[in-house]
Amino acid sequence: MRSKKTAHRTRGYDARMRTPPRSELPEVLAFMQGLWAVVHRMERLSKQMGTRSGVTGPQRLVLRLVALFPGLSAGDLATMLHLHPSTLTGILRRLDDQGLISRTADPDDRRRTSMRLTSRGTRASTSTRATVEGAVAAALARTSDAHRDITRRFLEQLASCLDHEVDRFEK
Amino acid sequence: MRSKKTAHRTRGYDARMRTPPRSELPEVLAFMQGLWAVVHRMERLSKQMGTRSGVTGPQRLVLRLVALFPGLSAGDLATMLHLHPSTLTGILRRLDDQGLISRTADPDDRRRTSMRLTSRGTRASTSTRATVEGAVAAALARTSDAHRDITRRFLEQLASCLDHEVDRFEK
DNA sequence: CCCATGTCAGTATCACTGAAATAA
DNA sequence: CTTATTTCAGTGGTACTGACATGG
Repeated sequence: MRSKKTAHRTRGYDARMRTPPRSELPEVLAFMQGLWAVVHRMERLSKQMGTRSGVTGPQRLVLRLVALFPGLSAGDLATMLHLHPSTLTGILRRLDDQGLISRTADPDDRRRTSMRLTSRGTRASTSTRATVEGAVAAALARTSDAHRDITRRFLEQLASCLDHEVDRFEK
Repeated sequence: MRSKKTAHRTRGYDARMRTPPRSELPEVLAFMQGLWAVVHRMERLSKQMGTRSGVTGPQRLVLRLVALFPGLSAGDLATMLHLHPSTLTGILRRLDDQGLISRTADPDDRRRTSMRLTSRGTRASTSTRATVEGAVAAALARTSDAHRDITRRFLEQLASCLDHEVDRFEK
């Protein structure tokens, strides 16, 4: 019988029990594994935030943006976050259900919905307990400005390449 | 009436129509936006891969790993990908339904399920049309080795910070 | 009439919790 | 009996397509 260090029990399962054999992987695949590792952890933390405080990662990002730019419309948010408007509908509905935002029709253009934070929403957006933002801030704090800029440029480059790959086949 | 460059029509909607006001955002938030941009584009490309070829991003990553390490078990994959075993169950079932992998009980330990690619699975794992891997390779090709290493180290740092943030509240 | 905005219905994958079945 | 491996049932959020009501 092959031995394992830790068990999988429903409570107490820890996916980080073993180091993957990264050195044996091809260059690109090793990098992708690092990328997916970040993606999965962001989703995991987002889910945990949701069960703890009722606000997930994307939801909190919307709160932060509305806090910075009061009166933002659903379309503005969709543009900023590169999301389809119908995706925002669900996110905004969940925030509205919790009483964190108020949606009012824009008087200048009554098709638009203008978002504002309620007092509860303001509290939720300023709380930094167990947030993705907190983890990013911690990681940035341990990184030099030069390295941070290099990373940011690479992420932009990667986003652009992903866009290009999508475009090549979407027509 | 405020004018917009492009319309939102069901077909032809393009989320990239406007540049978000990144320069006005606080440092950490701007970085997060870049991070979520990558995450979201990976998911978008993954979904497009699914509708085009029937294989999503995570599914294809599993195929690639099984191609490199034949006979991997579900638990091995869960460990490598930092996923809960029950998450793998769904991914493996979809790959099995499509006839891309075969699952057989490990003779040494019949609790384990040993994964192997079928011939169709091999073809799917070597195809590079519109994949996340292709986009990552393209981005890496335009980056110096030094910058690539800096980015990789930052991603590791970030993954570690995300883990730490999760741990702080999971007990 | 045409276009823009936002929502709704329907669908799919992912990722978890908690429980169960099977095997070591 | 205890532990390990995997699957299953159920839940929820994200994100899409396509259609629609409403307003400019």
